[in-house]
Amino acid sequence: MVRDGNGPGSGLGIQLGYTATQVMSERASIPRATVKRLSLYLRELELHQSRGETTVSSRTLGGDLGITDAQVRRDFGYFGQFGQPGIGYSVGSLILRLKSILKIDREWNAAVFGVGNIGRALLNYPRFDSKGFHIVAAFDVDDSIIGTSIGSCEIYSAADFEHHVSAMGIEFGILCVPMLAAQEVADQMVAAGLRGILNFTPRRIDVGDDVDVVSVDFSLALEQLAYQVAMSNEDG
Amino acid sequence: MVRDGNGPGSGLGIQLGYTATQVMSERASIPRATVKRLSLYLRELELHQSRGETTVSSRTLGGDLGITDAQVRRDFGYFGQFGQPGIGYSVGSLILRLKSILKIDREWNAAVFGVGNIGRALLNYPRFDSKGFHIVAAFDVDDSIIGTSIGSCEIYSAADFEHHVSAMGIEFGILCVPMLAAQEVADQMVAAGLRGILNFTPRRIDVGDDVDVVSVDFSLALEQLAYQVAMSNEDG
DNA sequence: CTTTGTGAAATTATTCACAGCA
DNA sequence: TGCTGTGAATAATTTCACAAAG
Repeated sequence: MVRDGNGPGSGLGIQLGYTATQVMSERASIPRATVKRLSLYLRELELHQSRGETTVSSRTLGGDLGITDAQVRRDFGYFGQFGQPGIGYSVGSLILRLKSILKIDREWNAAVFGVGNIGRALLNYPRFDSKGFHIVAAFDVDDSIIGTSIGSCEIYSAADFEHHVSAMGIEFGILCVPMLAAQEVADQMVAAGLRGILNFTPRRIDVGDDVDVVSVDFSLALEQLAYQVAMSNEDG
Repeated sequence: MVRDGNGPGSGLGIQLGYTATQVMSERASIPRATVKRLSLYLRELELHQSRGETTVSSRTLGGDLGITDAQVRRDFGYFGQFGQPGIGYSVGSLILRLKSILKIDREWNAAVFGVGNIGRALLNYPRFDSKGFHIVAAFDVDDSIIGTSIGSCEIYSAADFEHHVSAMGIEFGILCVPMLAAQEVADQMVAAGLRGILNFTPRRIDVGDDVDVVSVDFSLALEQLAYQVAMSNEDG
């Protein structure tokens, strides 16, 4: 982002310990690696909360996740001071803070695009709703299922999903169409004004800068597992 | 051994007071960050191959994935020299090499544990088979589905899966049981001698050092998406 | 005692930049 | 020209280690 150009006449004060490139925003942003862990912390903290525990230490939380206590403290340090020395962190307030950071202290409306095996499974996945992600509609091209419902969710024709997206305030699309239709449907989703796409197809999809994509590829996960297993064989 | 693709070598806290001598391992191992990209390269290369292209440059491949060409070359550099200056990389031989590295130049047998919505969807997921991951059995506790088949895959009673695991040479387990049963079933999977677990439950599972786990958590993915979308809102 | 918060160090990952080859 | 392969530089991330606080 900020590139230390070192132009011809820049004449940076090299003798100083500080680099001269602190022109950007002052609120330090949270490192990507940390953000990926925040969801894991949250999931674990809710487990502690369900067991009635009110405080937790960085060592405990780190042990749960297989990371060091220092890592946990460093991560939390990016967004303030919460812990009490000698005690640990308050489970309840940490949960609230994490939800606020992750922007899940609100509700999000989502829709499933493509009601095949995976789409159907996700429509029946109760965890989304309890996490504040409400699947309020599903879309497909198959006339034989259009008009039917899965749970409390009606399946609409893909032809007119643009109307439903705005009418229902749908912000996320969950892409479960066949691989070959992925890009085409993604284009339509973008055109309809969706802000984020959760992509379950094994295809990278191209979207503009206004839309975010997170992909879940089952085969990729299995490949990583195969590699890990094979490596453990060699090492141990 | 490695857990969840998170954190460093997740093992016990080996605390060396001093790192006086730096004993380097003979064969340099491939960085974790690189391994995670290898699957992506492979997926993209197969796309190029299906279009009849025989060579591809690091710039093209990087552009596909949104990373720099230098990154691509550095990644490939970890396991030899393949490219031809002025030309690029041979798509075919690069695919073969990546499959060999990822240990998917062979077949793996897997079984689904828990035939609910997600388990059923995965049993019908054709991509696993074409990638060399063969789901050869499914297990459940529901008497009403035991004995039936999904596709070419029979559903057996969870009670005697240990026998089937060894008889069928099953190495991977795909864990799709309800959250509360996750750890218990995982324990049984480990006891049955499985080498790897693909965990679709929203619970961290504890396994010994002999078993690897890769987790897929749909809610976690949505949370990451929510964060990204909200951040894009602020920044731009 | 335990635990947090954080500079400093260490490690890991990415990018730059260019020699050398086709 | 277009491209790879790779040292060197830079950036990002993790760990160490310890003062301060409950």
